[in-house]
Formats: sequence, structure tokens, C-alpha cells
Amino acid sequence: MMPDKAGAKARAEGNAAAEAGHGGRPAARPLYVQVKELMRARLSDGSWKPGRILPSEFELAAEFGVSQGTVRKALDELAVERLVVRRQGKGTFVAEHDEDRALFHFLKLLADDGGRALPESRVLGVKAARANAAERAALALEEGAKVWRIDRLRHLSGRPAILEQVAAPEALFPGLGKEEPVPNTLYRLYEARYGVTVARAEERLKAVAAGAAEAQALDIAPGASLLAIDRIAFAIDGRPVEWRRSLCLTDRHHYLAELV
Amino acid sequence: MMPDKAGAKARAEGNAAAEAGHGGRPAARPLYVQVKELMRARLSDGSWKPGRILPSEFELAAEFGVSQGTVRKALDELAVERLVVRRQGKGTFVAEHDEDRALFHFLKLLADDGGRALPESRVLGVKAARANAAERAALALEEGAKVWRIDRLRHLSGRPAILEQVAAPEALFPGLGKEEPVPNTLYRLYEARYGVTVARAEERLKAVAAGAAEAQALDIAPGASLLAIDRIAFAIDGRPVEWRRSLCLTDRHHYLAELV
DNA sequence: TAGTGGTCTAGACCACCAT
DNA sequence: TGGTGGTCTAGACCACTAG
Repeated sequence: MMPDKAGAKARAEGNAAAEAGHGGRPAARPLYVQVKELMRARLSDGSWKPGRILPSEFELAAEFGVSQGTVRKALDELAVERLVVRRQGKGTFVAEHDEDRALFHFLKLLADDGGRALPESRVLGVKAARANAAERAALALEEGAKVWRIDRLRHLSGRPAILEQVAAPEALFPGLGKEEPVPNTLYRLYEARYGVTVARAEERLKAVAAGAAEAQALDIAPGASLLAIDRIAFAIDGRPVEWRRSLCLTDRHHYLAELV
Repeated sequence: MMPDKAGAKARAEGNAAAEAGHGGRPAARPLYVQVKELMRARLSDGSWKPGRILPSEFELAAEFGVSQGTVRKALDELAVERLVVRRQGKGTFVAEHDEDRALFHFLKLLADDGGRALPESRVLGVKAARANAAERAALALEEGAKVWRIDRLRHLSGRPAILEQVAAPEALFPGLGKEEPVPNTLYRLYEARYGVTVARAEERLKAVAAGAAEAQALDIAPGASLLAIDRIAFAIDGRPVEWRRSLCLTDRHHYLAELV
């Protein structure tokens, strides 16, 4: 543990406790924030892989030279961010995009009757291309950078309901387009195959009119209203790693948002 | 403080500290959760009014017969729920729907260029009526209960953009329809005039086609795509207190959602 | 200077889980 | 039975605010 300012020497010599809490340490950023960032870095760089168990709070405290309570506060906040999962009596684990989380945590579209229909996908096409301006802006890419574009049609309750184009940087996901088959839950693939964990996302919604091709794919009339969802997904370190645009039929489904 | 099970007598006699943390108390629900619920009740029943300062953590701890750390944990969670606001060096305050929060915290519609245009309202009509089936379902009302219905047109960036109907139970807001004028920020009125604090809300979104009357009000073509937002607002105690349906033009605006 | 919330530590006991 | 996270207390010092 290397704190921001003073106290580093004392800490390195093993009397961290005496310095950190009770002593006259200036502490630019709170200790628990520093511990949290160190742990976040391990989650981000692959030192702690998804699904694996973390050292116990006391072990982490000893390693970082802080008290168990400080480690706990850092872990609490990582748990709120869903980067780790606590299981009483067992330990603390690195969060994983299991099938359920991948499918439902980031998919806010529900059936009007309350059910969650399984969103099965049919891939319409996969190709690599130079990123266009919108993709470069969303993904913070340089001019000339390449992306994979995946077009697919997803079904809800057995009916075509979501027409979707996914754009992902080729540099981050080499060979993604050659995966056979492209799985239904891309985030699991990003995590397992490329070590990229999607931690959060931003979605921007608009109501738009269906174009001719979209109408045909979704089996609706041209000009019908569709819910357009633009999503940017961010990795643990905050980098944007995927951009997708989904056109959704909302005659029997709706998008649910909770405001606190 | 009346804990769930055992320890009540000891606590009432003043040695709560000895019993609660170190003793053999079974503790069905954690102490801090019980403290939190007690404080939530005070916020809900008007004992602690919006804007007022709370007793200090030590005073609350003494009153409830727990340690300051336990009160702190309860307050931390209430702060996450935005029911209280902490200000270092000053104290902890009951959260208030100030102009900004009322306008922007629950309004997720942003201009595409990133600006937040002030949503000015023009009231089209206010009337009392028996709640229809949809309103009864959303607001958990009995057959025959009455609601106020407020129709209004809201402008964003100077253009008509949101056509909205608000439904609020008459029993909860007597005389609401006679307020002159009906203010732009209803939640502030609910709070200041009726003691009802909106704590959270659920929104369900769909893309719909504009009807003739809607198209005229919004100055668009009939059949154009609109974003329909159904919102149910809940008070601190969890009761639904308002239902509103907003039809939004999204050609220059979008709805922003964050997924964690 | 006094009071408040914010951080940090230390140590106790509980509930849960695997063995 | 031993180890884990979960709760609770106690007491210290810091940073901020106000008089």
C-alpha cells in the first residue's frame, strides 16, 4: 500500500495502524479509496479473474497495511458497483457475467404482462470495417481504426422484436468476427475470451419510425414506431468497449427504468 | 429503541451497548436496519420535515440506545436513498425537492447536444374525476375513488415537446386542482402543501404513434413516433401517489438511462 | 473554538458455510 | 470445527463550518 503522501515509510515498516488511523497523516484521498482503486486495478488488469475468490478481508488488510474495516469499506463500494459479490460464510468473489446477468441485467425490455422472455438471437451478418464517425465518437477511436459490426435479430416471446447492430473495436477483440457461432450473450464472450469485463453502460432512447428494411426484418409496416436504444458499454477502467443500436418493437414490451 | 426480540428489557434499562454488540442478542433484523426504519417513519409521518436539520449522530445514538457507528450506517443508507443529505461540518438534513431536483432529477429527457433545457409548462386543463381502471391499478385505489387530472404541454428549448397527463388521488391532495396557478414543479407542491415526499419512481417506456389531437398539440404530423413514458411515483412509505403519462418528441432530445 | 460529519482502527460476537 | 463475511461498539483523529 502506497498512500498519497506522508506515512509511506512508516507504513512500509509495518506500523501502518499506528500511522494511518491515529497518527497525523494528511491523507489526500481516504485510505479506503486508495485500497479500492488498487483492487479495481487488479480486477481490470486480469490479476483477479471473474469467478475467482478474493483473499479474505484480513489477508487483504495485512497485504495493504490497513485495518480490516478499511478493506471492508472498499469492498462494500466495489460490491455496490457489482464488481465483486459477497457471499456470507464463503468469501468475496470477482463478479461474473453469468447467463442471467448478461441477458437480463443490461436488457431492460420486459413483456407488458411482466414476464421476461428469453431473447434468442439470429445473426444476420458479421463484418470488419473502418469505424465511421459515430462509432469513433462513441468508442473513442482514432481515424482509421477498425471495428467488428454484428447485425442480429433478437426474438422476444417467440416474435422478432429487436433489430440490433453491435460495433466493437477490432483492436480490443481480435478475431471476434470469426467466433463460430457468435454467442447470444456477447458480454460473456468479451469476458471469457478477451478479458474485457463490461462494468456499466449508458443508454440513450428515442422513438423513431421504421425504415423499409427494418420494417421487413421485424415484419411490421414501414413508418411504424420503434424504440431506438443507443448503448455504450464501459469496461472496469472506464474505457468504452462496445457501441450498439437496438431498434425495438414495443407493442407488447416496454423499457423499465427506476428513478431514485 | 425496541429491538425485534430479546434484549428489549436490557436496552430499556440503559445498557443497550452491552447487550447489542457484544452480548448474545439474537437480532432478527440488524440494529441499524431497525434504526433506519424508525428514522424513515419520522421522515414519512412529518416529524422531520424537508429541509430541517437532524439531531447529531451522537444525539440520535443516545436516543435510540445504540452506538454512533450504528446510527451512521443507518444514515448512510438513507443518504444513498436520497432521503437525507449530509453536509460535512454542518449536519445531516432532510432532503428537499428544490427546483433543480424537482425539474431534473426525475426528468431524464436531455437535448441531443447535451444541454438541459428548462421545461416550462402550460396547463391545458385540470379536472376531478373518478379514477379509471388504469389509474386505479397504478395508484392502488378503490373503485369510485377520485383523482385530479392535469393536462399540460411542456416546452424544451422553446419548442412544444412533452404532452403530459398527471393523475393524483384527490384523497391525498385535497384542493390540488384549485391551486392557482398549478406550478411547474408539482413535486415541490406535494411536499410543501400536502406533506407528501416523492422518494422514487418507476418509468415504463414505449414508442407510439401520435394521434390526431396529440399531433396538433405538439405541432407534428399524425402518426409520427413519440416516446411514451408512464411514470408511477412513490412516497417515502412506498405508497404510489402519482401516475403520469408523458408523450415526448425525441427528434432533438433523448432519454438517458444508466445501467450499473 | 466548539461542533459536525468523515475516516480509521481495534476487537467482540453473530450467522452462515464447508468439512 | 474453523473460516468467512455481517454487525456492533468504542475511541481516536481529521476536515469542514460557524460564531
